[in-house]
Amino acid sequence: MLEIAVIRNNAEDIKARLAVKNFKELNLIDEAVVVDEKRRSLQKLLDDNLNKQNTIAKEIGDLFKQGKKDEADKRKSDSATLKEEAKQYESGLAKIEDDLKSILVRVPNTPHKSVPLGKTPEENEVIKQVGEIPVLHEGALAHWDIAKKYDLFDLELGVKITGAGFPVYKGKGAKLQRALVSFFLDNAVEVGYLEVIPPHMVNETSAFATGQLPDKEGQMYAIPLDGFYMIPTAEVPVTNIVRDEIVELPVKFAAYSPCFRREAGSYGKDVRGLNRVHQFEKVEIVQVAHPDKSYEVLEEMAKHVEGLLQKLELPYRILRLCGGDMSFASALTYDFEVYSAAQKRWLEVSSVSNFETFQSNRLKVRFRDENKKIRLAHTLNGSALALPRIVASLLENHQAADGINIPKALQGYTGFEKIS
RNA sequence: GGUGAGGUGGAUGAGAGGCUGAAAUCAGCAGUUUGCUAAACUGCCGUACUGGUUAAACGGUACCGCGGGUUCGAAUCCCGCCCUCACCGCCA
Repeated sequence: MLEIAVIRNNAEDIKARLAVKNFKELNLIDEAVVVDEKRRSLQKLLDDNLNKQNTIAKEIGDLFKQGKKDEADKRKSDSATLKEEAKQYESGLAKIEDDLKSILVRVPNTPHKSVPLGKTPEENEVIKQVGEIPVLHEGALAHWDIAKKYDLFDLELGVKITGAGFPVYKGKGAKLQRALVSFFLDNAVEVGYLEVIPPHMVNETSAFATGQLPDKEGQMYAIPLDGFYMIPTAEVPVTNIVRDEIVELPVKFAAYSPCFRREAGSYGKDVRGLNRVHQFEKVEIVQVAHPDKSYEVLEEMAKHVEGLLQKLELPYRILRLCGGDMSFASALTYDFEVYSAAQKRWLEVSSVSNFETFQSNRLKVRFRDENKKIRLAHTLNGSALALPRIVASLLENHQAADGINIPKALQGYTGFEKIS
């Protein structure tokens, strides 16, 4: 949610920037300003009224002490009139606050100046591409066939137990999952992240706070009996750690969790094998940063992700998302894609974003600045990394005629150098 | 799941209809003093909205788990809910 005070003072600038995101309802900005104006004048009326009531109540107290019952009773009727009036103001104010909020929740975050114009993923800006695209041997396989050949994971078995998109990992396939999670966590801890294991279900308040509710309800698995939701990413529980807190900066969390996503509406080659599944493992990094530092932090996080991909010896590229492809809450997002050699396509494995105060405004994540003033902090997060597509590209890119070669950096975690 | 106790500022904890936005202690901040460390003393020290201002100072309102109610007046009384702790039951 954008801050109303910011909108009030920069309405035109905000509209111009939202246009970069192809946001159509720019009129909402003007509406917000008008409704806020009304809100404040009503607030003033109510406060003045309550002030009078408080004064009268004190007077009545004094009059009683002096034994002047008659005069006290007279003042009581004044109070009754004010009270009626106050009720009107209160209900009016409640409605107007609702109106304002419902406007604000529909306005996306303003994009950073560096965000390129564009509507589709094709218009994302490729910042850099690193690593050789491997030339595979004759008869190289896609990862779903590799999985069958070496019995690494089984999607049909998952269908029997749960449904499509719930893989069962086996043997070295299972060990590889565990190895990657440990590898990612250790790398994060090494550069100062605090490892946390959050709950894998969240309540409604948490889901609202990070913006999964109300509009993305269909993407989460729900447990209605208890009012819980399975987390679609550790971002949800981890970011909620700092909800309503005045924190010491910087805050750096790294969390492993399984992620559960309904992925309604997905189809075709996108969902083949591990390309898109309903349950997967991910290590998420989350930072809460000083507003003056948050873009440095974003670069630092991007570097961290890049380092992981290099250690895994995967060819990757980094994209700066265009306005149209960015998420609602983000001000600037870098996507990381690895090349999957057998599928001959790029797969998104990480998304690193700065939300500026968009999340923290709703979450009320604040810090004390140099002048002891309490201000909203900036929040950032990124995947470091999500496993399935990393596994897909590891299997495909590192395959040889005699098996799959495990990158050096990972061998200490897997305990084996080759899957054969 | 059952029974009991309880939720007050960063922490401990008093308050039991008006003198309470809230004692006291600790922590924190600023200062005074003493060679250093430490101690002592003095002052400050919740959040949100809002008026005011270049910014402040200063002012108003709300908030004592959450939501209602009683009353001229509620942290304090009443009702509902949520949560925490202890014990019992069940259990990896």
